[in-house]
Amino acid sequence: MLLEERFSRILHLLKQKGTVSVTELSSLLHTSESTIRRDIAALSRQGKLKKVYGGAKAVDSTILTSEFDVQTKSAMNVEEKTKIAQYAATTIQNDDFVYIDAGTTTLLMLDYIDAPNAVFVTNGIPHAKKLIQKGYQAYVTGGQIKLATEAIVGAESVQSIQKYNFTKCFMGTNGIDIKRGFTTPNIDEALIKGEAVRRSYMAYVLADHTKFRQVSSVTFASLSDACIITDQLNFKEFEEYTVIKAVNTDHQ
Amino acid sequence: MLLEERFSRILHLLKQKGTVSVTELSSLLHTSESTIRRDIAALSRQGKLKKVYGGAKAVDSTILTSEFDVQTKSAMNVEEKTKIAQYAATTIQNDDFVYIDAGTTTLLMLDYIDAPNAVFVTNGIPHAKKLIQKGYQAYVTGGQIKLATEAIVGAESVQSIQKYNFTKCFMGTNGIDIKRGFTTPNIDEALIKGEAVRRSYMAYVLADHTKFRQVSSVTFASLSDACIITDQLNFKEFEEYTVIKAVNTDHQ
DNA sequence: GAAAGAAAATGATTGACATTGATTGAAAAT
DNA sequence: ATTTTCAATCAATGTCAATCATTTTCTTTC
Repeated sequence: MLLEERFSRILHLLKQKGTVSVTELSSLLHTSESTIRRDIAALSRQGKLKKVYGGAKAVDSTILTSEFDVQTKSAMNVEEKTKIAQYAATTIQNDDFVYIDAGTTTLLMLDYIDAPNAVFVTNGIPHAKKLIQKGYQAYVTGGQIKLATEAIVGAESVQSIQKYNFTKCFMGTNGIDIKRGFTTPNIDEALIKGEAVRRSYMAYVLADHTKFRQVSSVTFASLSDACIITDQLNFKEFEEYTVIKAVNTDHQ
Repeated sequence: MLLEERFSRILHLLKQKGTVSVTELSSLLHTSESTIRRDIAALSRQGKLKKVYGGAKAVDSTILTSEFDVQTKSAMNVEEKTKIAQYAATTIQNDDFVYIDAGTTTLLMLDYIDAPNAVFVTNGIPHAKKLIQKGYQAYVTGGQIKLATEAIVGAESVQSIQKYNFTKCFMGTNGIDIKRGFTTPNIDEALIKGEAVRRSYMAYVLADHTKFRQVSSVTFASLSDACIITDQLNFKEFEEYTVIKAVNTDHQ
């Protein structure tokens, strides 16, 4: 059997079962354990699988599905998110210089933007692609790519937006809490989110109603730093601290 | 049997089985192994299949198309490009700080890099993703995304690498000419390529033999600025101007 | 149209190189 | 402490590109 054929069969088996042992592969592919070990080592070097004691483990490959692999997560509350995104998009005007945060909610709003001369900066790869595709002038920040979300984060990216002064920025968040403000689970993401908010004349946070009274690990801005665009506001106490636009209830 | 008939039967078999060995083809098509080898070599040069040890593998067109639109262009000279990429990868050592230019040739070389502690900066989105996935520390430059190639270009990107001092950089090129140096069709690409070469202690240009004596619109470096890694050197006069490594001919 | 010559394709051979499976002592898991 | 797994090594086998002689195909010339 050809080396390449073994490779693809090993990878195929991994995709099915998640993990597979050297012994198993050896008998399944009718070849010696030595060879299987060598194959696993080679595939591991190529990053196609993860070598573990006794066999191999599948590596979650996000290479191919470059644009929409976050769909599963974003499938929830589609309607609400869409309404939020639509409203947020209308706030962008022709002379705006806008920062768009990475994430699924902000990705949605790009479809509804109509401001041909607006200029965009974003740390989301899919966001930049989409904007360019729609004919907008769009820039990505420099820095490290986070594979799962295709966001660019880290000190490098923070630095790369420090020369800008945005008229508006649109951020996602994982939690909104009166005392802890806007929070996100990752410290690198928090850093760039925070910097973007500080460098914007107006900051908008897009969040569906499930995000209220939630706290995640790292705060990137306090409530008073940004307006919130949400679908419905169940907790009136938040209104004391910042401007909140609830797209489902107000006017229409 | 006609040459063209063998070609199509080989490709047909590949489509069915994914991989096929020289021995198998030899008995199936009633012809010598020598001929089969020659056929496979020819088809591989055309990019219709991938040559592997012991036989041939079908080209996985789905992977290529999703990763870059330049399929047609990149399909040619696959073998040569791979050899160039392989050699280039071996020059990267563990303590290197490397700039990787966007483009298909440089994307190829990432598969063969083995230097766990090397750090990478690139203006190619697929490049950054691949490097991260392989566990390397990798950064993307900031700036404007070019949709077709998923490269980041423009003044912004030039500025974002100006703080770095690379030990090595690996560049693609569209033309190599003694008087005009290394050239590329796009001025934005030329700007960042040029800056990367200037900021590197060693610069390597990866180019198959078809690039020699070609001139494109914008020069990004002169011949003496970079070593050339190529498959075969047909024009000896270039050797007067820079160091050239031809991976096919030299002491194999 | 036939003969002669040139060019291309083929098959066999060869030494160099790559892959394989078995073996071994070291390392890791239990 | 025992068993399993591992990487390194080695001999045997399989595969490779290069070369050459032979055959086939295409041109040229008469």
